[in-house]
Amino acid sequence: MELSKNYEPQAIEQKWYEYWNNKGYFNSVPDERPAYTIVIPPPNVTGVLHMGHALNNTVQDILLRRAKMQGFNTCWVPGTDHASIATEAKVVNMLKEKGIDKNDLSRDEFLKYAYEWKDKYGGIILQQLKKLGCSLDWNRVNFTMDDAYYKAVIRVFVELYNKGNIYRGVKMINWDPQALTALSDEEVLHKETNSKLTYVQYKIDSEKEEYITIATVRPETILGDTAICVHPDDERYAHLKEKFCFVPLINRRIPIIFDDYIDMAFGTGALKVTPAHDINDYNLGQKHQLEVVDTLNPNGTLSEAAQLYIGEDRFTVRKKIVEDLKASGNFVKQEDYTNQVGVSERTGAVIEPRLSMQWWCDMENMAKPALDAVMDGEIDFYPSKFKNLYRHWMGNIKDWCISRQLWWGQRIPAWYDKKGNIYVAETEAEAIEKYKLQNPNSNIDELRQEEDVLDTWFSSWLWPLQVFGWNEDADNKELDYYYPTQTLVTGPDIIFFWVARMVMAGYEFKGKKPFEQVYFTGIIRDKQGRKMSKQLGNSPDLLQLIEDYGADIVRFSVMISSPAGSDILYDEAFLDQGRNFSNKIWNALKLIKMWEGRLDADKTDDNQSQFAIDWMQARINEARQHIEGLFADFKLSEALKVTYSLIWDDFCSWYLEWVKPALNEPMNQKVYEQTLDIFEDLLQLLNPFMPFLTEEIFHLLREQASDLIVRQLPEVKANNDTALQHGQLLQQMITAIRDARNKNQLKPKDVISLFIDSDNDTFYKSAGNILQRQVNADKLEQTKEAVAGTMAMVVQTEKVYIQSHAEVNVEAQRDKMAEELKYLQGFLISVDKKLSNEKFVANAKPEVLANERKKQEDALAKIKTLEESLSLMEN
RNA sequence: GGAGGCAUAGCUCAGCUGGUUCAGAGCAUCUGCCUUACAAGCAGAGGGUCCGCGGUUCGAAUCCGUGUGCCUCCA
Repeated sequence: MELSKNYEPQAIEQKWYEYWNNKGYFNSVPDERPAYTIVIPPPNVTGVLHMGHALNNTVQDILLRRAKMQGFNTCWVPGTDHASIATEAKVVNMLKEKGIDKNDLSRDEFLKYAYEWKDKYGGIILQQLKKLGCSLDWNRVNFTMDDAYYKAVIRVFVELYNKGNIYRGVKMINWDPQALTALSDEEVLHKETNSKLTYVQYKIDSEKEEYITIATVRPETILGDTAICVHPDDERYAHLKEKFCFVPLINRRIPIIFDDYIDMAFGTGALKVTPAHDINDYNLGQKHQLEVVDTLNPNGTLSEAAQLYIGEDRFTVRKKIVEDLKASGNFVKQEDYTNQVGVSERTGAVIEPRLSMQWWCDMENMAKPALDAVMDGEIDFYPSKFKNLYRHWMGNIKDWCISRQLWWGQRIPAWYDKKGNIYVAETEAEAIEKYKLQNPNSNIDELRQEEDVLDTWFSSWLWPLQVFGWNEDADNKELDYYYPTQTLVTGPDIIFFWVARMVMAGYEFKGKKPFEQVYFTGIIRDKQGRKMSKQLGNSPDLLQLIEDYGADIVRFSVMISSPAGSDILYDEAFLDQGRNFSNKIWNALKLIKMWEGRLDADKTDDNQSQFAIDWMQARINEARQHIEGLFADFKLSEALKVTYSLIWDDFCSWYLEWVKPALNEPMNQKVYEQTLDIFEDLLQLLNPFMPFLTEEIFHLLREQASDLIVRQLPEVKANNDTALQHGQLLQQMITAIRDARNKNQLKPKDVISLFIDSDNDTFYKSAGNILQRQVNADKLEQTKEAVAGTMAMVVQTEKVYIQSHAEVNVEAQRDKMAEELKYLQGFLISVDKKLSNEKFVANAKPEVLANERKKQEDALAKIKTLEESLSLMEN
């Protein structure tokens, strides 16, 4: 078989994904094995794969594939959420292009279009996840607007309403004038903005020509002012008690009120109060029973109540009114000012605080168990620093605004009679029944249903429950088996939107947590540290990257750079590292394949390959232990690094060189077989990270009875310390001798001779041959004395003399040894100091103490060796 | 204004419950190599007052306080 020069991912990835999927490796049905379940954080149905998804889903896939190798029955549930605002916006745009105005459509007509759009374009992202290699169970795709799911959401609404947790009321909400809907606090982003602070004077209602000056960044709201507020202790305004003033331009007479809410130092110390358009003003208004004048229409233009500029946009009016205030003599001055402006997460429109009738969910009762679960470690957060954030939010939880003025979503199951009484029920028929019960004399058979739909998160908080059919049967077999799920993997940016609410829903509706632990990935930023976003266009095209480099390398590049919970600066250089790595493995395969043709079962092991095999196996075992611990702490990036180094450094750089037969020599059959075993073990460790490449090579190595994806990991054994130590000694000697060769300008072809003064006979019997080959030495002799005219050095406690044609600089050698000796003596003193310190000996843990004693011994031995060598050189 | 986080090699970051086999990785830099897989490679090397200052301790990159500088979230 001819192998290509470099690894070529394109040809093989598609093949393996289909193969695995067809074999049913991704599918799960409950059985006697323990379950390992992950529910995907449902991507937005309008979404396309971006960097954040790549990281997030790679992590999930790694966890799942590893769990599969550990004997778990793994189940990863795919799906999407309906993303009411984003999807509705897409559909409205699509209709606009067709020349259709949403307002001309009935609700049902619109929804028909919306479902058509969803069927045609929605969920592309799920196909893209296949390209990434995600081992999702495609028999279990869910969508938050599926019939069954829809019913579950409605049921939850009704139940919470009946418990008194859901109510309808007028409050200040975040209004998106573009999407024409309310948003929850979590859907508003705060952006630093350069604004103008405008100073305006209001005429006092008195005989004298007096004014009071306020400062505002929103002069257009002046028309909605219903009071001026100052601090009770502010002497500047004490004389204005009980007084009134006039709103400029419209001359509304408004009171001057006093409240210690005011910051005397800000602006002029006088605040204009606009209860309809600011949350703090609203609260003030409530307290002082102020009139509320709503001067804005839903689309952000001024309403009739404003009296002026009716129908004009708020931002146009902001400029216009300043000119008019100048004309009227109320304008004082304007200065630059930086403030935080809220914008809609979805549409980017500037949010308008607005008084509005909405549906609310009281979270307080649900928050308590959810907070405790995380604080008590019932649910673990990785990294745990996010517990603080969670506690802070849960401890100050506010009522959740769950209604949205949209059509795409679960329509709120509330019906109104003519008088406006509310009947909440799962169906209209039930609502009518309720109505009749309360109004026995009325024979109305029609009620008006609430127009609003529910917040998308009000459906996704049921995700871990409903994907297993909770609503149909809360005690069904699937739910029993898969719930609580194992690990939720998500970004910290939706800790409130989603994670916290899922925890609440889990306890509220099932009485059980939804997952054992939450792993928060970092947020991916570009090289300059900016968040990747569509607006900035700084997110690389994932599908193109996969096309160019292959999924394994994309996975590698995002994982190698992403410690748990820390933000990562993504640099395409990581792709090069990944590509180089896959080539390295590919070339190791090529090397081994070259041996396949010249196997010899009778060949004696004069290469001393057994030494290499024992060492490599010990290293793999050691690395397995290490990796196991790292996975337990969700340090996946570290685990990948350990695997990377095990393969590149230990296997390719050391092991393969050690067992490599001489040019054109046959390869010992047994050594060859064991090398394949070792290679397979390494491929298995790497498989969760780079599934395609490893599966491909696994099958190229030799005929396999099964597939790597389902191969089970062995139990980790006790470490073979002797093999590890001997291997390390051999490496150190090789490196030291090569360094000496380099420093003395010996060419690789220049042959040297080695003389070694050591008590370690067994080591040289088992590895001396390897040592010779690795440093190009024609002979290795034991000696008990210094060899004249050689380069001398000490490795651990081995005295090494290198004989070559190079001229020997005794001076330099002596200096180097003396320097080393000096360092070791200093080192020994510090160790001795510790050991002679009573407090240390009394307080330190036994292992620490033992370690110090060992350090002392080693240092002493090495010092002795160095001193001997030095004194020999004197002679 | 409130809360949280971060500061370690030129760059991007690891360093868990304090203990010189622990100051490390990748990239970048330097030197030498077309050596029987791999120049996208091989063999080596150099490089850090672990942000400043105090404290706790036998011992601090690690714990505490404080200052400075960045970042995120919330109002």
